[in-house]
Amino acid sequence: MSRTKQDVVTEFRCSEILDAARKTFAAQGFTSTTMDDIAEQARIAKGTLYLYFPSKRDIYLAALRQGIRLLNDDTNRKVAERLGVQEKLRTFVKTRVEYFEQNRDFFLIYHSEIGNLLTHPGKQDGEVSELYLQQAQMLEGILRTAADKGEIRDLRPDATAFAVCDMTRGVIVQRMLGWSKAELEDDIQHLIEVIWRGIAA
Amino acid sequence: MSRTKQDVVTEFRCSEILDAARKTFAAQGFTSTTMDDIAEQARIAKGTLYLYFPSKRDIYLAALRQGIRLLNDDTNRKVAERLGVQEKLRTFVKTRVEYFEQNRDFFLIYHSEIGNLLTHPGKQDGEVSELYLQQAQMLEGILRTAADKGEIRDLRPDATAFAVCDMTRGVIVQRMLGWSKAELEDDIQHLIEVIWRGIAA
DNA sequence: TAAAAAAATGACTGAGCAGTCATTACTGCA
DNA sequence: TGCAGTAATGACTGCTCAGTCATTTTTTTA
Repeated sequence: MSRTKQDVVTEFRCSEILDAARKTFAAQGFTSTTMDDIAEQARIAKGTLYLYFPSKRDIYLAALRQGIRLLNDDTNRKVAERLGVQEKLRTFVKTRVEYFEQNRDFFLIYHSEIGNLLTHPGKQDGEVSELYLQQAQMLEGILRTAADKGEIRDLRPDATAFAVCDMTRGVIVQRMLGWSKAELEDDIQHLIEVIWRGIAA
Repeated sequence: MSRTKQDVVTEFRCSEILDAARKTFAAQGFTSTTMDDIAEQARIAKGTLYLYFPSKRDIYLAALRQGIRLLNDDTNRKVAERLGVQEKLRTFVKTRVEYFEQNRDFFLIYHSEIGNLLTHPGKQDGEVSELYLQQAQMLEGILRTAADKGEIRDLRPDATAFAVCDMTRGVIVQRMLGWSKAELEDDIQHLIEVIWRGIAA
């Protein structure tokens, strides 16, 4: 029983720390963020961080994994609710763009971690690339089913799935940099318009 | 006259330093790269670096700008040689994917700098985002002309240009991470296939 | 060829920071 | 209330590294 309470407290602390970490890493990047910064943001002492996480890098990766998992769950759930392929596609894009607009700070970590994957291929936490691929593969499954049913053309569902993910990420970046002056709905509409005509049977 | 020789030597040294810097930054990232690392790679002493560049960040930005300029010039030249819109598009994508496959190290810097733009909007070197936008705008011009002539549909050339850039970058990332098992030509072909059907009149 | 000027060097310094651990503050139980 | 065990603290340490500058090497000039 006290075991349970213990766990609850620990979980709460961890989650507080990860929230603080995400904000701080996003604002300053991995290296410029100090453990003191995270501690201050979380309103605890630096030493306390080390009671819950063994190192700075571990906090970083934990924050990243948490964010990706939340996003993936959210996406899966919302896409599953839709019926047609096109509607699933639109929901996929919309959910992700909205999630990142709501969690700007998380997107920055997400983006910079791709750079790390590129820089040190193989050397990295495998779970992160795993999570990263999951969504593309989910989309790939949808496209493959649709292609089998003849609803869309049969052209490399894997590559098409990646293309959708890339354009989605592109929309987010353009919006964050203020390069897109259009409404969010218009950006999404344009993306779907292009991709749908591109792949429709 | 000696002024000219002076300049030649200086230019040579700078270029040697930037080459070394690009390799080192790409292999280790901005923060993990030390001035000693760059100096060693360039086979000069650390102090010498400071005779040509005022700071580490300046070396980094100079290396980045140099790389983008080379890429943009290359792209512009090759695209201008082609006639049809579709051929121009294909050449755009191909040139860029090939350039980055040849200059992997540069792509890593390029990618990570986008993260910086996102993290510190406005605070950054304006020339970098300028150069960054230039290519999308070049493409936008091509698309706009084609749309005016009725060769393609008229749907937001700006957004379409970005979409092509994003998919292109996506192809590069997938290939670098080993996620794409296809031949380079097939990846490019698929991209063009989708986008062309997506936008053709 | 020798003196002067310019270029290159690398040991050194001061600041910053990840991670430690002796001390202090809490919590719950008798 | 007092005591034992647990959680939290933050001053401290050892190390890394950007940037400096007195010294050495190379080049130019007379």
